Amino acid sequence: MLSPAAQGDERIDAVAHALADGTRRGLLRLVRDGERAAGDLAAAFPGMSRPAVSQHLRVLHEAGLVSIRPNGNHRLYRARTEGLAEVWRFIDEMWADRLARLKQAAEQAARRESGHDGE
Amino acid sequence: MLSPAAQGDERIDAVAHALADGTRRGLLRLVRDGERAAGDLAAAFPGMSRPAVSQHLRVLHEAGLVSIRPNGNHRLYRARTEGLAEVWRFIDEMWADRLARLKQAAEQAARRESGHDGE
DNA sequence: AAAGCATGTAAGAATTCTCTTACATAGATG
DNA sequence: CATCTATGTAAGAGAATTCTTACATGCTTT
Repeated sequence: MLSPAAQGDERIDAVAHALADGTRRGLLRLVRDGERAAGDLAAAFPGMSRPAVSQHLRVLHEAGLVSIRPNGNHRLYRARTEGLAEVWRFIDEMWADRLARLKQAAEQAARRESGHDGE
Repeated sequence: MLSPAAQGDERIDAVAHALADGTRRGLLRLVRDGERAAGDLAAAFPGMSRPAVSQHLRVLHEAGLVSIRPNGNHRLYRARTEGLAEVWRFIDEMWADRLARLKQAAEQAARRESGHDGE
């Protein structure tokens, strides 16, 4: 087995990190159904400065979770929810085949407990 | 609408943050199908010290993503994949009703573009 | 062109993360 | 009981995160 972490990951780091912040998740919700301008979004977070929101939007954009469309004076953000697929895939990987793997797991556990550990 | 971020979140911060690291995702994969001892897990990451892995396991445990069962000299870790449900729920929330909301989105966009922005 | 909006960027402070090495604790074993 | 083994914790260094306030840039409108 190679390094267990070096599989299909890479961008999932950025996506999961982007999701690990309430402000950014709130932003994603706000742009899920349609474009919204940056200032419009910033106004939805009264307890935070506008640049802070702008920086959160940058994190989301670098993670591929929002698109930007310049429009006149504004910049319209929209969710690109396909970017969430990589995290979803990981969760699915953790959930899928759970039953199918149980017998293998039982064997592994038995091997470990009797042959090596011996509770 | 209240603050867009203050919904059912809270613990999702910790879970998403736990997922935003390749080592921790690798650990989760290793304990998905059965218990494994801490040292066993640490050995799977040759480029990292054992305490570092131990600290990653603590992060996973605090996020509710692994359980710990002391067994003799060892501590056996196992994935608690239910903890992933909160992140999954967010992704689902971002994906669900996507079509149903498109007409509402179109109205919103039209209202914004003509009545306020006017490209 | 001048003035005004909408927005991003820079710089820096306070905090948090993630390692490393050294030490502490607790069960196992001779 | 003395010692090993498995493991967690402490302390601290270096990097990253996340704010804030100032400033830069670029449409837009008069």
